[in-house]
Amino acid sequence: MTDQPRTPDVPAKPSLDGLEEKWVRRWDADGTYRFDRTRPRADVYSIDTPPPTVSGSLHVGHVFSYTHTDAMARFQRMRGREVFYPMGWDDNGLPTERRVQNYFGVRCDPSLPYDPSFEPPEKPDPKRQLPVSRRNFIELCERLTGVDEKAFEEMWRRVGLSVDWNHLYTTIGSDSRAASQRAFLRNLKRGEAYLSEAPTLWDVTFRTAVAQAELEDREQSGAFFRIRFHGDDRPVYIETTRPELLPACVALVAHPDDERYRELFGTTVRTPLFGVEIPVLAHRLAEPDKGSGIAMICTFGDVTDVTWWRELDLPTRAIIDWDGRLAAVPPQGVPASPYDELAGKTVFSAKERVVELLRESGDLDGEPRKISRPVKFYEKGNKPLEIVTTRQWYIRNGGRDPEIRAELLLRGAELDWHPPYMRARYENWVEGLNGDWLISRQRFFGVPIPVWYPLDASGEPVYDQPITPPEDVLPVDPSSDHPPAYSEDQRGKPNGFTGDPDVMDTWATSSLTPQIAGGWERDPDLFARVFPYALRPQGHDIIRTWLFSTVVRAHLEHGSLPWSDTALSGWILDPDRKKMSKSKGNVVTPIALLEEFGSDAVRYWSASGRPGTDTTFDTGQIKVGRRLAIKILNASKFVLGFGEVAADAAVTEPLDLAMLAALSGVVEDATRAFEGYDYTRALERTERFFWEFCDDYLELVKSRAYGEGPEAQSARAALRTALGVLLRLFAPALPFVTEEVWSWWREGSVHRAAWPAAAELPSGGEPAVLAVTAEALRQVRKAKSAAKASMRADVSHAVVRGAEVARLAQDDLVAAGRIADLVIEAAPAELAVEVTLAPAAG
RNA sequence: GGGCGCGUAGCUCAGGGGUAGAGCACUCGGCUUACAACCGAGCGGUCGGCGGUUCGAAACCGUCCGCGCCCACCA
Repeated sequence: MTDQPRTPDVPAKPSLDGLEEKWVRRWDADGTYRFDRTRPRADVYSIDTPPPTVSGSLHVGHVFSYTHTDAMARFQRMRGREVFYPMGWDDNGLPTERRVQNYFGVRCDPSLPYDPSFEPPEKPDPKRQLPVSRRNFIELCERLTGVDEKAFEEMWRRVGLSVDWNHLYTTIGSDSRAASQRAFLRNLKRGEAYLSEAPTLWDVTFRTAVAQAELEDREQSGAFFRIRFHGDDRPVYIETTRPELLPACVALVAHPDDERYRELFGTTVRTPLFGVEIPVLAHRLAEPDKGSGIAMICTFGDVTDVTWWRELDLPTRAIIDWDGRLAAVPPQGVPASPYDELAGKTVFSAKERVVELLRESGDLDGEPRKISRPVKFYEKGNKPLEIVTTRQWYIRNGGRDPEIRAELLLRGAELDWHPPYMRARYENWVEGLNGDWLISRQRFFGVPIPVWYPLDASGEPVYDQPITPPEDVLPVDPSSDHPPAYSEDQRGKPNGFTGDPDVMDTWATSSLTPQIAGGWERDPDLFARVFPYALRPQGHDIIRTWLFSTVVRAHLEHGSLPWSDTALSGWILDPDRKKMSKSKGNVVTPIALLEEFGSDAVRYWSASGRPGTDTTFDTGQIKVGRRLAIKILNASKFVLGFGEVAADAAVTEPLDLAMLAALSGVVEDATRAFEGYDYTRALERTERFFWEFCDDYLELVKSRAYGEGPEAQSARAALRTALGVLLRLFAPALPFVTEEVWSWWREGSVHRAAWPAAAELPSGGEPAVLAVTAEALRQVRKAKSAAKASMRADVSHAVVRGAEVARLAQDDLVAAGRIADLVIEAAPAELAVEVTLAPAAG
C-alpha cells in the first residue's frame, strides 16, 4: 500500500488560489518527478518530448498538447512505471538566428576567429550588424535563450508538467552538437551521407538550399506567355510562365505519342531573341493537354526540368545566381546580346525585359493570359524557390533507394500510431519522396558539418576525400578548429586544408532528440535504460519532418524504431476555425489564462481535445474545468467531514456497495482508455461518475453518514474509499487540486500513489441499487420543482411503483427526499413515483 | 489529381445496429447545515442529402454534397 489514511486536516474554506505556487515548490523540493535511473529498463517509460522553439513564445496550443503528454506520463507513473520525461529547448535554427541578430546587433561570420572577451554593443545598430565568430554567436544565443528558457520553464512548471528538470537539453548546446556530428560521421562512414553537386531547390533570400520537407506550395498569380520558336519549316509555339528563362533553354519536349509534334522529334529549332539551336525531344512526362502540349526545358525552371535534363542528358545553361539575379555572363553558346540587358537583373525585372524584347521581335504571340497557380516556397521564405546547382550533403532516406524506402515503410507499420489513421500521412510522405534528404545549409548559425577538405597543390579542395575528426573531440567547428594532422596555419593554403563552411539543417539535429536526451554515447547506462523510447508525442503537421527524420536516424544508427508509440495531437483553432498562429494575431497568451482560471481548469480543457483532433479554443470549457476543480475541493471537504471512520468499519449497505461497484466499472474504463492513449475518454468517464456521485449518492447518504452505528460507518467508509479512488483517477488531468485534497488526509504525493484497481474495491455490489434509488430521488425532485417548492419541502406521502422497486434503498430515499410516508408497489413497469407534498410549514 | 479526417441540439462535442445524449447557452424554480463561483427542473434534434443491407440504420455499405488537413512532376 502506498500510504495510510490519517485524520483529515481540511481547510475551513478550500480554494484553488495559490495551489500552483504551493505544489510546484513542493514537487520540486520533494523530487516527486525525479527519474530514478537505477530502475531496470523494463520498468522505464520514456518520452521523447518535443523541444519548443524558445525564440518564439508559448501559446495555448503548446499548453494544449503538452498537457496531453503530461497526463499520459502521470498515468504511467502511477501505474508504477519509472517515467523518463525530459525537456528540451530548440534554439538551433533560423528563428533563433534572427532573434540573436536583432537583439544584439550582430551577425555570424564563421571566417572570424573566436574572441573570448567579446561583448555585444550596448546599443545594437540594426543597419550595421557586427560580424562575430560562430562560437561567439552561439554563446550569445545561449545567453539570450537562457532568459527565454527560464520563462518557459516557469510556465511549464505552472502548467504542472511532471518533467524531470534535471534532464534538460538545448539543440544548440554542446551535447546536441556532439551527438549531431557523431551521427553524421557514422552516416558518412556507412555511406549513408554523401556529398553531391546537383541542382537544388534554393531560397534566394536566405541564400541556402532547402529540403523537400521544408517546401510548401503557395498560390501565386502569374501569366502564360505564348512564345514562338523558329523551326526550319514552321514556327513552334510554346507556353510558359517564365519567359525570363529563355536564355537557359536547352530543348523543347513533347509527349512521344503527340501527333502534332511527332515529325519534329529529332529536329532542332532556334530560340527567339538568342537564336540558340536546341533539339525537340520526346518524353513521357510532357503532357499534351498542358499549354500547347510542347514545353521548353530550361536549366532550371522547376523540378520537372531537372528530371528532363537528367534523363535526356541535356547541357546545362544556368543563368540564375545564388542571390536570385541573372548571372553577369551568359552561359556558353548564348550570345552576349541581348543577354547583357538581363545580366544582374532580378527574376522579376528580367521577365519584364524579356517580354518587351519578345514583343518587339514579334515572337510573343498574343497577349499574356493571367493565371493563378501553386508555386514552391521555402516554408520560412517569401520569394519563390529557384533551382541552383550546388554541392550539398545528403543523407539517404529512401528517396532514391527502394530498399531503404521499403524498410522505412516497415518501420512506419511497426510503430503504434495514436490515432491509427495518422500512419497514412507517414506512408504518403515516404512513398512520395523524390530525393534524398538534403542536410547542408548555407547558413552560419547551427551545427557545423564536421569535415574538412584537403587542398591540392593548386589550392583547390579535394571534395571526395573529406577529413573527419575522431569522435572524442566532438563537437568541432571546422571553420575555427583544424583537422588533427594539420596545423592552423595550413588553412586555405595549397596542400593545406579548408573547413566545410556549411551547417546542418535543424532537423538533422532534432531528428536525434531521443539520442540527445537519453545520453547516447555520453551516458551509455542511461541510454540503455531509456532507448528505444515508449512514446513520441508531437503535432500531426510535422510527421514528414520531425517524426520521419527521427525514424530515419534511429533506423540507420540503431536498426530499430526510436519509440514504440507515437501520439499525435491536433491543433487549437480559434472560434473562426482557423489554426491559431502568431502571424494571424489570434493567439491567446496562456499565462493570463492560467492566472485567471487556474492550471487545472486550463488542463481540463486541454484534456478534452482527443488525440489527433483539432480543438476549438473555448473559455467555456475552461470555466467548466474550474467548476469541476472547485467541486472536487468542496465534495472532498464534505466527505472528509463526516467524522472518523472506525478501524473495523465495513461497507455493508447495498447502496454503498452499489456506488463502489459502479466506480469499479469507471476504474476499468478509465484504465483501458489511458492504455489506449485516450486521456479524454478517461477524464470524461471519471467526471461523469463524479457528478453523479455528488448529485445523487452524496445527497442520498449524507443524513445516514451524519449518524452513528454500522450504517453510518458503511457510508463513511464508502465515501472515503470512493474519494481516494476518484482523486487518483483525476490526478493525471488535474494534478493540483487532487494533490491538495490528497494532502489533507494521505501521506505522500497522489502522483506517486498507485493507480486504482477494481480489485481494491469491495465486490458484490449491485449498481442498479444506486441507479434505481437515484431515479426515484430525481422524480421526487421533479415533483418539487413542478410545484415550485424548495428541495427541502416535506413530502407527506410518496408511492414508488415499478419492476425494480425491490432494489430501492428506501431509508436513504426517505431521508434525502424528506418523505414522511413511503409506499412501495411492485408493478411490471418502469419506475414511477407519485408524490404528495406536505402543506408548506408556517 | 491522390490520401486522411469531419458533418449529431443555438454553440462545443460524445455515442456507433434496438425508445436520440452531455456540457455550455436559454427558461423556470430554490439560500438546501460541502459548494449561490451552488442546487433542482425544463425547453431544444428528419443525427449533411439520396439509395441500399436489415425485422429494425444516426451508426454498416454505396453514392453525392459541404468543411478541414496532408501529399502531388502545377511547362
